[in-house]
Amino acid sequence: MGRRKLEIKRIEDKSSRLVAFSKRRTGLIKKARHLSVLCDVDVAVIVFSARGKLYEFCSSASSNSVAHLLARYEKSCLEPESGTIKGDGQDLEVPLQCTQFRTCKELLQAVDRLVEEDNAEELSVNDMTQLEEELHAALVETRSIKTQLMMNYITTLQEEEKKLNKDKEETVKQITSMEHMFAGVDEGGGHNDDLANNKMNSPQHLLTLSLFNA
Amino acid sequence: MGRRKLEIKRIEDKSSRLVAFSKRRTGLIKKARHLSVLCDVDVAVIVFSARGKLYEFCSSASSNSVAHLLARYEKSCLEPESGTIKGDGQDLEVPLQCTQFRTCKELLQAVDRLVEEDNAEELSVNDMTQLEEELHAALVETRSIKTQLMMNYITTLQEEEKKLNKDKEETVKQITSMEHMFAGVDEGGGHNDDLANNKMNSPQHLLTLSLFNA
DNA sequence: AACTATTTATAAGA
DNA sequence: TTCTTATAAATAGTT
Repeated sequence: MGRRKLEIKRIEDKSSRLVAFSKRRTGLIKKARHLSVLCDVDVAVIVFSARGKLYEFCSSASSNSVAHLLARYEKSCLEPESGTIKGDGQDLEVPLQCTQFRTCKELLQAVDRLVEEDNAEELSVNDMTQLEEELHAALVETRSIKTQLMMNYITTLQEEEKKLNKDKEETVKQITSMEHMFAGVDEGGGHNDDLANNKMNSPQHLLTLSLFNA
Repeated sequence: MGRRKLEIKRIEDKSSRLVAFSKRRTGLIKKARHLSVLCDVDVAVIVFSARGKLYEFCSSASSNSVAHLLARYEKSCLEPESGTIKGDGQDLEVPLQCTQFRTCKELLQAVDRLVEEDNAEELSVNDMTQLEEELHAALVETRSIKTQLMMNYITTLQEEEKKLNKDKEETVKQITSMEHMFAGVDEGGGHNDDLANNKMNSPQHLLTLSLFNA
């Protein structure tokens, strides 16, 4: 919307780029404000200039409002239940896990048969398109499960680490306590039952937990 | 920019408000994309509909890009100084790791432009095939980097766990030894230097290691 | 979901 | 820089 149509790609002339940045940033924030007021919704805009300067807009007026909206954003990301839509509004559907393993296997077998029997002439492009889509869905699900497994494993390891560190702390305390008793042994040793029983609580350690055989 | 001038205040008619929300939200995100492309800057837009549905845009193409920009935003809030970077910040801005991301970003932007400008007639099947291949390559690389990052993190955690378990074993030995000395203390205690010095080798523990900020 | 009359945003020029 | 102006782009109301 200027004297001539502008291709949407990086403006190479530095001066023009800076002018455009100033104008368009202002315009963007103005539009964000209009959207929030007209439609009564919450909007945040964050812009970092090439030099790292921050420009922001947030519809709610409270002091730390962007942070608030961000907290809400993160919450929204953690709850896959809420209808999250990305970009221009294409919904991503997350299928129920594992429901389709059987389907995947059958798909692969179907493909095997097709390839093997060399009867490609009998297949339409539409057939293949559908098969392609199904395979893609299977791939997406497989990838998602893989990621989930890795995340679970990481969580387990983190918990294990926490547990071990706690054990360690406890043990250091015991050693200190023991050294103290050792030093003052002639006072008479009524307390060592406590130490002997408490030696170490040994949970099953999970070094053997296998990421790859599950 | 419609049939009549619109006052900037909440649209009371629900149907009109919803239509305006859809149109203006799309427009806002489009403008955000144009700003980021034309001026080569980072932009994020977050919108929550009245019903709490999330719509987002982020200029960077990486998976958790809004979160990244938010991290940067929070950092920026903590350091009010960071308005200017010495030299031509533009080149300093891009860390080494992001070299591929840049390529991905450009790819995505190219696709956006193609889709947006509705000039599909001018494109050959070969053009689209090539674009498809490039996008696939970008996807494969992204996936590979993601997996690599997760694997690195897992390895770190495993090593950490091994170290902690070793520490623990050592400590159990020490306790046993100490108990032994404690029991037979009248034999004379020439060995406790060794114990005192060896108490625990404390490496930096990595519970704070973050998978997601890298 | 399309259309179109208008308003709004803005690229280039002064 | 800031203002102006011709033109592109967005969109309110309509169909």
